[in-house]
Amino acid sequence: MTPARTARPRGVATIDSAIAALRAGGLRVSAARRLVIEALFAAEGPATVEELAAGFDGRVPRSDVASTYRNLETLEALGLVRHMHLGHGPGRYVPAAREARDYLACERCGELLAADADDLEPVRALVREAFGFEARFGHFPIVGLCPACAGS
Amino acid sequence: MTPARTARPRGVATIDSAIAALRAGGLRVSAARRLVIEALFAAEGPATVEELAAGFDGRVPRSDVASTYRNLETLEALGLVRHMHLGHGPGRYVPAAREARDYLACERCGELLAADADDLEPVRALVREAFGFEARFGHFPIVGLCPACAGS
DNA sequence: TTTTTTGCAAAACCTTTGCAGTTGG
DNA sequence: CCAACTGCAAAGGTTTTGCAAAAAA
Repeated sequence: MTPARTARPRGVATIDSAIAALRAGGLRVSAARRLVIEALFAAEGPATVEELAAGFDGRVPRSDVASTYRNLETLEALGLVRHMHLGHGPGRYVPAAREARDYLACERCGELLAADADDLEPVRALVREAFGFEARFGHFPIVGLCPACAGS
Repeated sequence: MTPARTARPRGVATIDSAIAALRAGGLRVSAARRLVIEALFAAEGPATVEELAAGFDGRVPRSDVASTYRNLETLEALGLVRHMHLGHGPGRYVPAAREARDYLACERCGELLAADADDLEPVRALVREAFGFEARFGHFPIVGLCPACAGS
């Protein structure tokens, strides 16, 4: 019963495994938590709470903002979710396993450029050598101008 | 009438020159603006509006938060001030000419490491080559772990 | 049944806005 | 005098918190 090989072998990045992790942590699998997890996986990229809530529409029951924040926090503590701050505005959440990438956020047009952690390692190495500082781009990304905006 | 040579030749980074710039811009030199400018120059590093307001204490008149935000915005439009977001919490303001440096902010202990723009150029160059992205660390700094926190 | 989790409402926090009154030039 | 600026109060946007009711195990 080994898992089938998938096109994108991204580890435990499935809804079912997230639910299993909840149970393994002694936490309850409530309707609101399913909703949050499903919305997170349905989203195309880092999603705000408002965007996640939009995915709850028409479903019964629907989850409250406060509960959504609480659940995202719970899921984050389990390592299933992470959040980031891409400039101003609300925080954005992603399934941790599916989105092991860091971001470069354009402060002019809002464009998001995803980068594999490996591709950013040289940058971290340079900062480490120059300042003894261990840069982390997971929570606060690199901000600047995307190729298009930098050109003009 | 060339300006006297000073110990730290940081350009026009003085209270008087900021006031002159206001007048040159056709703007008024109000008591509230003096207060904000003086508090900004008196602060040791990037200061929040709350910290600036603390510097108003005991002085008459004292300036309102709303006016302080408005004045910081005005001063920023003139290029006299800039602000940044060092992690969560309120924005932080500095006199632009005195603080032409960028920051590396520790997300564990809050330590702020200042870096001359020149020292960060190799980092920007690397990001530019790898992603075609023009990184700017003035508004959203590099976040991670300071040397002390990275060690433990 | 028991403990966790929810929904709602209210508050907290940072920042912006509207407006009538004040002030700088 | 008059436009620019101020203080106050209220609102806006995001996130947190308190609490009684509901639901998972």
